Amino acid sequence: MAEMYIRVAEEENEEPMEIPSEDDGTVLLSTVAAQFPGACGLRYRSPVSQCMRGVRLVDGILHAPENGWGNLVYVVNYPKVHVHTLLNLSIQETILPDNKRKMDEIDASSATKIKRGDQKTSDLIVLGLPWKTSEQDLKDYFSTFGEVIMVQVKRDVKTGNSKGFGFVRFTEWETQTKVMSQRHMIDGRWCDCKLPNSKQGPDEPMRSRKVFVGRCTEDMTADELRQFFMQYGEVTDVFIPKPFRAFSFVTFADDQVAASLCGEDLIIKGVSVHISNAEPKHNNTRQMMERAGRFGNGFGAQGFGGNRSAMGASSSSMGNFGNFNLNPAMMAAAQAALQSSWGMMGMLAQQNQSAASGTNTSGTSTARDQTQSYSSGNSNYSSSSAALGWGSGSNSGTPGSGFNSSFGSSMESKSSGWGM
DNA sequence: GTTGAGCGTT
Repeated sequence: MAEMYIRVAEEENEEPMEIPSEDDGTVLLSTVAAQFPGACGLRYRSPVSQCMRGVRLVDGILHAPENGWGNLVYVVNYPKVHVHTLLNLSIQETILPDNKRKMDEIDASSATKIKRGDQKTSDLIVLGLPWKTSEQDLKDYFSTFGEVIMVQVKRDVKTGNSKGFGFVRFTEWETQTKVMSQRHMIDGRWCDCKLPNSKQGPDEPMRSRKVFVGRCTEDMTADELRQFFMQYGEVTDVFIPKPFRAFSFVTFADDQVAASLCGEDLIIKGVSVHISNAEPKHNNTRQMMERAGRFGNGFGAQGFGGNRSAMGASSSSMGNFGNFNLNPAMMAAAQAALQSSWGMMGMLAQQNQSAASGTNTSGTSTARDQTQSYSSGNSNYSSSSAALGWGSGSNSGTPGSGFNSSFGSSMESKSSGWGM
């Protein structure tokens, strides 16, 4: 079939955009989403019934109505739950004062907030760059999406060699959204653009946007998974471990979408996969603090890492230890143990049943399939919770001040709550 | 064969 386009618009009466079809006459949902980020399907008004009709969607593939696509304008569907809550929040804040005049300002102020308050752009990390890619290359590439105000390629200070990642920043929030919603072929490699770890906003800890997809088969590509899961909501990331391990991770823009899929058995390419919630990746102190905090025993019942102001703040926060039944030495021990994966769990187990349960995690490190070698310094820690004397309160004295500063900084170093 | 890479000398 020759090159064909179908007409797609955000709303029924808006100017349509032409979207290319595949050779077999179908249209990929991912193609639609490339122009309308977050799209999960299409609908159209039937010339016969005058009702809106849904376009058949199977595994991320949109199938033409009975008589072909024709010249109809197809309207984009978006998932019901979507993340526009930020906007609502800011409007509520504005409304708060019981003053009539404020109401008049809402239109103006919220309008400008949309532009630069809530929708402020941030740097995006660009992962997977070819070693040869220069900042000019990056700028040339990303300028096709919108105005670029910053590009960086991170290099080894000594050698000047690219580290294989960089940063980009756009003027427009819309551009950023679009760029994050797809993969990028840059100088011959697929690259991902994401919010950097340092920018992942504080979030409700228990709310994961990522699901674990079990029973995957080797022939399921990241693109196919993305296309498939797109029907439930905007997909921001797909991760398939290499070498093949029969599972993968899919991240949605909206945690509610992720939650709604957990426990489901879905059919992808005729294979039943099982969706469950993704466990936190373990190698980050803060994440483990949060996990430990969820164990309701004296340690963090009050939400150990959940609320930053409570602990991190000032040296006067020492007073809190009384409430938590903790002393600085114990905290220091905790922090040390936390450097190993699940170390905290070991300690908690000991505290409760005085059983030694040290765990060992070996860091995995895989080089990229690029000719240069990629240095990723992953070390193995062995948990030594048994040696810490947790619970007996007999750790060699760690001065409160020293403890405080180190703890405070580690708490602030990562802002993502459930940073997966 | 059901729990994952890589994150910024400002």
